[in-house]
Amino acid sequence: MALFDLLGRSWTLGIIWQLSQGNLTFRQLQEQCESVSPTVLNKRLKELKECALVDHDGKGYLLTDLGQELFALLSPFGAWSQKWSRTVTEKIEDGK
Amino acid sequence: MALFDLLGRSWTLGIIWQLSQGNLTFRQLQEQCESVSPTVLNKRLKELKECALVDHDGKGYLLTDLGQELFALLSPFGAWSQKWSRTVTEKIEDGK
DNA sequence: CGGTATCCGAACCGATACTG
DNA sequence: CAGTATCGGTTCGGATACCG
Repeated sequence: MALFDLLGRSWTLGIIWQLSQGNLTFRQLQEQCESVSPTVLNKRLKELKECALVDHDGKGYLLTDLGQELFALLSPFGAWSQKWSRTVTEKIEDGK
Repeated sequence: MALFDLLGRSWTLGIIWQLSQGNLTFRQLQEQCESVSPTVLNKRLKELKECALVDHDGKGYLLTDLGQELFALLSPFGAWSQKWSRTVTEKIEDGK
């Protein structure tokens, strides 16, 4: 499984973000992610478990140590991608 | 366009990596990327141009400043993902 | 060389309904 | 509450052929 392949799929980053804020149950995750269908949420969670980024205890889902490391690596992208999207928007407004 | 959606698509990271090593023409990129079909390569390059990550001058393709910044942000993932894939492999060998 | 046009099979998203 | 089963509709990847 390629890392960025998984990260690019729908809801993956949202799930990681939500879990970085605290552990959540299946339904809670579903609500936080704009009512994503259970089909997709379950698929994503399975993939994340296979990749050892998310784990599942009796009470709900949580990030593994690896998942938290990944989240830390990901955070620099927050600021950069804002700047980036501004640039792209300007580029489009300039008529490309 | 979501950043990680694009990054997760096939060949995108390969293209960025190749271009970070030096500018290349369409055919050169195609060869470097295991003979990816021109259809896909062209689609990816269009997307990368729209996102202002790659540019095209008379001679070939090159990373924009933004593209180089992205590449710099991406590089920490190299080492981490090796460690990560070892962990996942061990996990599978342990019978999950 | 640098792409575009067409087409097909596979994968993916998501709604809905259902089970334990 | 937690998750599985099924089934469309859409998108994606890629092979091939072709044009300037």
